[in-house]
Amino acid sequence: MGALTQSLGFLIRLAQVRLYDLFFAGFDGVDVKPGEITVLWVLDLNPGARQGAVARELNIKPAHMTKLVQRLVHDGLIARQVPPEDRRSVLLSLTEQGKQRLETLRPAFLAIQTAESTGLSPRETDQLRSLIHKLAFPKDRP
Amino acid sequence: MGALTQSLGFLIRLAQVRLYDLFFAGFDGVDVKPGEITVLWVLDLNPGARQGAVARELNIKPAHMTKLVQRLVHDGLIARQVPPEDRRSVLLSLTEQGKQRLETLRPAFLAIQTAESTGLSPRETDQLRSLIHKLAFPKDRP
DNA sequence: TATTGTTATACTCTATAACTATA
DNA sequence: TATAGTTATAGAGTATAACAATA
Repeated sequence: MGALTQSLGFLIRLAQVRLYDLFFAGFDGVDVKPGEITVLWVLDLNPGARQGAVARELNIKPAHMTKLVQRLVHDGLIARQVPPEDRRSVLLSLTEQGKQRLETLRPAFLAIQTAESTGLSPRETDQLRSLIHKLAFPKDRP
Repeated sequence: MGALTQSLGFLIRLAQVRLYDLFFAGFDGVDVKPGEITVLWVLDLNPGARQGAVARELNIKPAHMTKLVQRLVHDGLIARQVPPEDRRSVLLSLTEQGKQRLETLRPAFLAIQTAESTGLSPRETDQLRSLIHKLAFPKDRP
C-alpha cells in the first residue's frame, strides 16, 4: 500500500474503526452511541451548561447538536431550560434518569480505555493521548 | 471535561476532524474525497487488484465499496474488468485519466503529512504512526 | 445587526440483510 | 453450499444555508 500507511489520515480512520468496535464490544448489547455518552459525561460535570457551549467544546456542529439533544430529551435523559436572562439560549442538565444512565455506563466506558482492550501499555496509551491531543489542538484551542 | 479527555475514542474523533480539515485545506478547491484518493493510490500500486481485496485491505465495507467504485467508474478514473477465470469477481485498474488524476493529487497528498501542516515533528509523527498502527491492528491482521 | 438555536437538505461512511450470479 | 459483488435500507456524523426568536 506504499505511502498510504504513512498517511495519518488513513491510519486514524483505521484506528477509529477499531475503537468504534471496542466501544460497542465494551457496551455489549447496551444501546449507546458515542455522541450520547459524551454529552451525558459533560453535562454531569457541567450541569446547566449552554447547548451551544457544549457543542463547541465537543466539536459537534450546532445542527447535529440539536438532533442529539432532541433524542436525549426524548429518551428522558436530559432536560432543557430556557433562562430568563437570555431567552435565545438553552441550558442543559441531566435528569435523574440521565444520571442513573451515566452511572450504568461509566464502568464500561472507563474499561474501554484499558490496556486489555486496546492492546497498548499504559505508557503507550499516555504517549498516544498526548500526541493525538497535540494533533487535534494545534496551538491550544482557538 | 474530566476523564473524557482521557478517552482515546473521543480524542481520535477530534483528531479526525482536524485531519479532515487539513485534507480539504491541502486540496484547496479540488474536489476529492479521502476514500477516492485512497483507492486510486492502491490501484496505482496494484493494478488489476480484485475489488473485494482492495475493500478488505482498506477496511471499506463491500456495500460501500460498490458505490465508491461506481462513482470512480462514472468519473472515468478507474475501469472494471471481469476475468474469465472467476466471473464473479471484478478486477480494478486506473484509466489514463485516473493516473493523471493521481499525479495531480499526489504532491498535495504528501504535503499534508508534513510537520508544517500537522504541527508535529517528524519524530513525533513517526511515534504517532507507530502507536496508531498498533492500536488499529491488534496482533497483526486477522 | 449579531447571536442562539432550529429546520431542511445533502453527502460520506458505516452496518445489515436480502439478493444475483457464479463457483 | 460458499463466495463475490450488488441492492436496499437505516443510522451517525459532517456541512451548508435559510430561518425565527431574541439580544
